Amino acid sequence: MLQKTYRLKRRQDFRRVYQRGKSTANRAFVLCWRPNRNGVPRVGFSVSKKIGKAVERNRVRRKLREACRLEFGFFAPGYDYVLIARQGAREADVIGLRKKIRDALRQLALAPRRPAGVMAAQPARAAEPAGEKEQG
RNA sequence: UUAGUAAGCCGGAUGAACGCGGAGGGAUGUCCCAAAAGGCUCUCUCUGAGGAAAGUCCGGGCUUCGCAGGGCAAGGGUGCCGGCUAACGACCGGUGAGAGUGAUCUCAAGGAAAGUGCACAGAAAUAAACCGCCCAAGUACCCGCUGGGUACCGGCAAGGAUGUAACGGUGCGGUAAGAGCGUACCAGCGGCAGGGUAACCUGUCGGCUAAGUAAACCCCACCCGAAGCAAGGCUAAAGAAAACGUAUGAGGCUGCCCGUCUCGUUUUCGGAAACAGCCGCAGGAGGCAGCUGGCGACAGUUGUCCCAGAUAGAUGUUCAUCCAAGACAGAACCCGGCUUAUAGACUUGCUAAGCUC
RNA sequence: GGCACGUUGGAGAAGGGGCUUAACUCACCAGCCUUUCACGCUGGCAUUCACGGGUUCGAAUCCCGUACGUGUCA
Repeated sequence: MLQKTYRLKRRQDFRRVYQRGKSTANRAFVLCWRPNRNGVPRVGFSVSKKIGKAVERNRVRRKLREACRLEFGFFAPGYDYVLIARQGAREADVIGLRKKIRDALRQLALAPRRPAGVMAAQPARAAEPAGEKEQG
């Protein structure tokens, strides 16, 4: 379900997330996040030339996107996310990436400085059908 | 059979589920006051990376520089001959040189008698005497006087030493000593004859000589305007004031001359903007198959096919089966080459050695 | 995606066929000087010029290829 509506595209949007957003990191990627005004989650991917040549970068980006597609129910609406790939993403498989994305999103949800309005959005997302599929 | 060599060809396969880009169609869906168009959503069908898509090393199409002009100069490139091609530095066929037993492979392979440069060493680097060899001829002197010796004037370029390179090499003759001085072979140069479109090859005669380096400058022949799809075009938008210069001026066309075109430059204020959409953009020097011509590169012709077109940039995930267990690697305007990376699989021709008939 | 350029001790750099044993500055190390530190002086820094071929008598330098890096263009 990762259609163009839910993708982050403009350079300006990326910069806003980098400069004013919060972040968490693991071996495979850095996840940045910041509220937006659209009311839907949007995700962008950044895979630099440090990761490898064109074929390797494409593979990493596809794995990240596939993992996000399958875990899309965990992304809070009204937020922009940027996933920056790191060296560890080359060896990671999609199952591992899904787990890491879930962990990272959970960590962001428990961040102490989160505004109260976003806490309210969290249970509403759990009712989404995609989220239930993950339970099974 | 083993080893090798050359050319060509393939680059995991099949099925299922969930997803993504593009094209076309559909919907009683939705955005909009309504309709159309368009967007979004759902759905159906078709389709979706490479032999190198890579490096950007050459060539061309295309676009802009107003049109794309002339001469001279500079700069860059190519360099045996003949073809092929839209073009090329690619490719094909030959010549020469080199490597290999051979099939075969490699070569930027024009000109060094147009001129310049070439460290160190060495006597000397288009130039001749340092060491050395010789006293046959000439002059003078001496002696034991048909002769011998010494000196001078000379002769020589064989040997030594240096060097990448020393004025053809080796053998024999010849000579006072020597020398292409003569001769045999080899190498080089020139003439003539024959063959070949040509590079060149073969034969013969001649006199006997002329280092190497041009991926050093250079000379000769031929070629080249520059930039690049982030080219460029369209859609929307706003200019105003002041100062300077006013045609013997400024700017554009790489330099100069001719030719030709345009009218400017700076500052301040303000607007717009660093954000968009569409076209360019995929039917092409196209692919495949057959036939004809050619040794071949290739050309002609007939039939047939339409085969990615994104713009934060589409091929992934899960499962099953098979085998040799999957290498290098991802289109971004498009073609022709070259170069580099590459697990392996297959086909055909040829060569060498061994064995069998 | 295109275009232009670079690579020389630890760092910055000169040298563009032979005179170079590859200059110079800084850093670092050792010694001298000083009661000590700094300054100064002397010597060193195990490199062969990113890598692989070629041209040449001779290559860091010229030519070809490869690798890595930098700048720039809407």
